Amino acid sequence: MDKHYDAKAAEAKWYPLWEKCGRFHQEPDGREPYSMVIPPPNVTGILHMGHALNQTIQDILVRWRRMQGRNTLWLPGTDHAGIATQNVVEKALKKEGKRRQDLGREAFVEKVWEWKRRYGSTIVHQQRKLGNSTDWSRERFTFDEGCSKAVAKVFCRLYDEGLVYKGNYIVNWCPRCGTALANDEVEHEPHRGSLWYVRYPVAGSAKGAAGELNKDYICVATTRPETLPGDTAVAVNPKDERFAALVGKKVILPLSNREIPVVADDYVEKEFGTGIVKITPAHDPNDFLVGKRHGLEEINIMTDDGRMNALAGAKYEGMDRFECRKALVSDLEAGGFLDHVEDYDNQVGHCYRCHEVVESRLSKQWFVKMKPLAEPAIEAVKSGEVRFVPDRWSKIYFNWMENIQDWCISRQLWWGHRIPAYTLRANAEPTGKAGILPAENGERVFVAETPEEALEKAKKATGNAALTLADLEQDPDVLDTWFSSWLWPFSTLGWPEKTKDLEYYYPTTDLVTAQDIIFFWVARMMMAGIHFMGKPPFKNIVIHGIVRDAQGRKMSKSLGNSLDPLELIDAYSADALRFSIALITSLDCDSKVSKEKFEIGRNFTTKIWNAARFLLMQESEVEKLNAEELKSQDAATQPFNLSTFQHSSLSADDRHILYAADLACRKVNGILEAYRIQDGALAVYDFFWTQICDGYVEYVKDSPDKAVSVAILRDVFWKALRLLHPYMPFVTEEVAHQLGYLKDDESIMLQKFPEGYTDAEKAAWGATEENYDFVNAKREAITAVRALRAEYKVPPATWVKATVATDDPRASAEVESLKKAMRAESVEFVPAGADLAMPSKITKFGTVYLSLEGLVDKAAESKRIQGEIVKLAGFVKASEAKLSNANFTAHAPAAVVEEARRKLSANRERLAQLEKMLKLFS
RNA sequence: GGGCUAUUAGCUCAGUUGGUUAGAGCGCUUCCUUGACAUGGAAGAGGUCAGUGGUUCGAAUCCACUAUAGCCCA
Repeated sequence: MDKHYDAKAAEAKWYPLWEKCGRFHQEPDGREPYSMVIPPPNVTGILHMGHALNQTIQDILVRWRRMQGRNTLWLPGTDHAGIATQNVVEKALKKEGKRRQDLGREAFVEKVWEWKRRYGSTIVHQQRKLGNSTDWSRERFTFDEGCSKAVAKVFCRLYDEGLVYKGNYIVNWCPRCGTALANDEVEHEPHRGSLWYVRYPVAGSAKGAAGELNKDYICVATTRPETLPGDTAVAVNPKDERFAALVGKKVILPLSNREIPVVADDYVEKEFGTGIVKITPAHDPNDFLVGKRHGLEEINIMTDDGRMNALAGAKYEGMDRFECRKALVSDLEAGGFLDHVEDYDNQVGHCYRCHEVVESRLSKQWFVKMKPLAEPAIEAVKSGEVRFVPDRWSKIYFNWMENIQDWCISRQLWWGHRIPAYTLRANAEPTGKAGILPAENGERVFVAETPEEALEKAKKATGNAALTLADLEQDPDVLDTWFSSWLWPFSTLGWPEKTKDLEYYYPTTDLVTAQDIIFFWVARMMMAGIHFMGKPPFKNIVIHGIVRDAQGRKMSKSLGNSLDPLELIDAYSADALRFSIALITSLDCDSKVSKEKFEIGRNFTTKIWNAARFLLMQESEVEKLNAEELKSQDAATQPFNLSTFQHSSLSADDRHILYAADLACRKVNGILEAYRIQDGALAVYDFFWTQICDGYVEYVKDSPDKAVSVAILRDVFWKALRLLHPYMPFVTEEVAHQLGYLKDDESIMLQKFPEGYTDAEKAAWGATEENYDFVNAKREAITAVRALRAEYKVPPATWVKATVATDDPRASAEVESLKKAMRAESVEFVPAGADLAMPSKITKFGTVYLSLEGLVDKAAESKRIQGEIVKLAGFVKASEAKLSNANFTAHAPAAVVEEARRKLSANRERLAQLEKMLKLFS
């Protein structure tokens, strides 16, 4: 093996080979499936740390399940990302000085497809760098033919069921993107603004705004004076006695001189501003509802690009909304209507795509009625059929689902699934009976998966058989991208066709995603899955945190604090990235990362590599074969096989590592069952580094029976590699081949995930807990001697004489290994309780003494012992008090009391010993 | 305004249903280039588990309140 591990070479070698050999692909069979769909990244996206975290978790789970023998599917794909993708292409056009309108819809959409074909696979290639074992042969795109078919079918079915409707509603409108946005596509951010207090004269008052408050004029507070021309009322709280007399009267809208009523509505907070608010139904969602309750007029004063229209008044027409705000405020002031201005912090909505300030706007949109869909989705989680991991997310899910609002699904974009709704053109007047058609706002709408079907419906409904496709006009809007992603778990498996994949892999097993798309995506998939498939789309919803920078800030382009996973892979290797991410990932909270953290993973790959080199070196020493010759040996016939050697010859250290390996395997399986990715990483790390490298490898160097110890090392090493493989796929594959565990055409990916040894094996070897504890105690004794050496500044090269006071019959067999580890020319045993006037430490193994003629500083040693006595005396006193408490012995479980007693007596013994020693040094 | 979460060593975090002398990694101190590995080894320092009160024989762990921080919804 080379002296250094070449991660880049290993990654470049193995991934294409895995893919080529179809290691990621399985076909439905009789086994229990384990399936997962990837949260599809935007096709415009580039891989960021969020993806790296999300996909590392998934790959760990799927690789583990695959090795367990489950039939696994991890399905990859991308999302067509309506707004984002359209924006990207529009930007490119702009460079040529063109707008999409210059090309026309069809040509523009073709241009986007062209872009997709060219650049849309960027992220897909980047994902391969992570080592994802996604089944690329099943890769999907939310806008591909199959997914599009599913979308059309779903829209039509929901329409037929009365769950999709078109309505004139207030929506969030991004003036820059020129489209409606769903509620959750709006990000609210604090904004330092002002609260303008504006006087509205009471109708009929002579003095008006110059008169007396609440008699000649009223005062309203607003954060958005530019909407003033759209006011159609002012409102007060019905319980507010200050204004009781005003309700029903009229006030005059400043500047417009329009009379508007004063209405009473519970929505108004008495404490806010002056207690009177202006009502602008066409420009505020709450005002819209107030307007509906009171039958108010809706006056839309803005254009779809955020400018004022004619209804705002001739003076303001054409002005940008923020420009208009300034103009209006100054006009109000000039007219004596501005009472005063206060600083005011409020939340302002921004477009999640382009960050423009979102406008509430009245417009005609398509909606999905969510309540009927939400109910069974709530039930599925309540009943435990679907489980959130960690469970607390279910609360957040319920909270949202129980207060669910209708979903605005239409977008005024060109890139996306066009809404399969067709209206009859004006010149195609129906000849049949009026009133029988599905009519929305006087339009005759036909919803069908294809234009041909829509035409049939139109003919039937109108009784006009002469209608042609030219008489129908398809709705110009497209559907929200989430309207295709919510079908992802089954549209990707072939739905609406009844495919084998769908039958076998649906419902998927786990869904792994970040908390920020629980509402956008997870909740909606639940609803779609139950509604269209009759079963929730997954069994476990695993929610992880988001990746933050070292200061805990969200990573963002604008802050420039992002870490690029590809750069990290380049600097530290994919395995390092994955392992480090796993190690810092807690499902319970967000992960703070910084570059240095990835050194942990890199150092670990180095350690694995070097340990492998050590193993090979030892083997060739034992076998007198070189590495190539060793590698070529058949695994079954080579001498390093656990089944071929004499179990009776095993030393305590041999049995210790076998027990530790068994423990690690059991632990890791249990941990992964509970999705405790981080604990699993820690457990494997500890097993490999502490148990194998620090513990057993050191023993093997001087093992009295090297052939046996090396064979054991080979066996536990192989277990460790397989345990590690889900976390570090590349280095484990490379080392497994280097060490000859696998033939060239085999992969560690498909080897059995270790489950530990059988009870019979462990019994035959004497790999018991008792022995495990014994060796741990022995290591404690070694540490004690090393600590004494350090305290007395014994040069590392100096050989010492050690004595251990113990009656343990097992101890004498350890003399040789103790001598090596302690760097002692002799290790003698004396009966427990012997008092020697030498520096000592009490360990579970016995009291160890170091003979250091001429080196001992009596005063210092006495001081050290006194320190230990004080510490120990405290514990003894505390446990005596505990045990003399009848309540404790009566209430606590017997085992706990027993343990306390055992500890007390051990500590008393130690204390007595320390006191004897103290005398020897004073 | 409603809801959720967090607060444990200088830093990042573990600590499973209450019962250990509260752990790990990084960082820090001292020592060590001995044949796997200095991307390493050995030894060590460092915590009244945010605060207050309660439940309990026993609380980092359960409950209440307070403080601080963060997120979500309106």
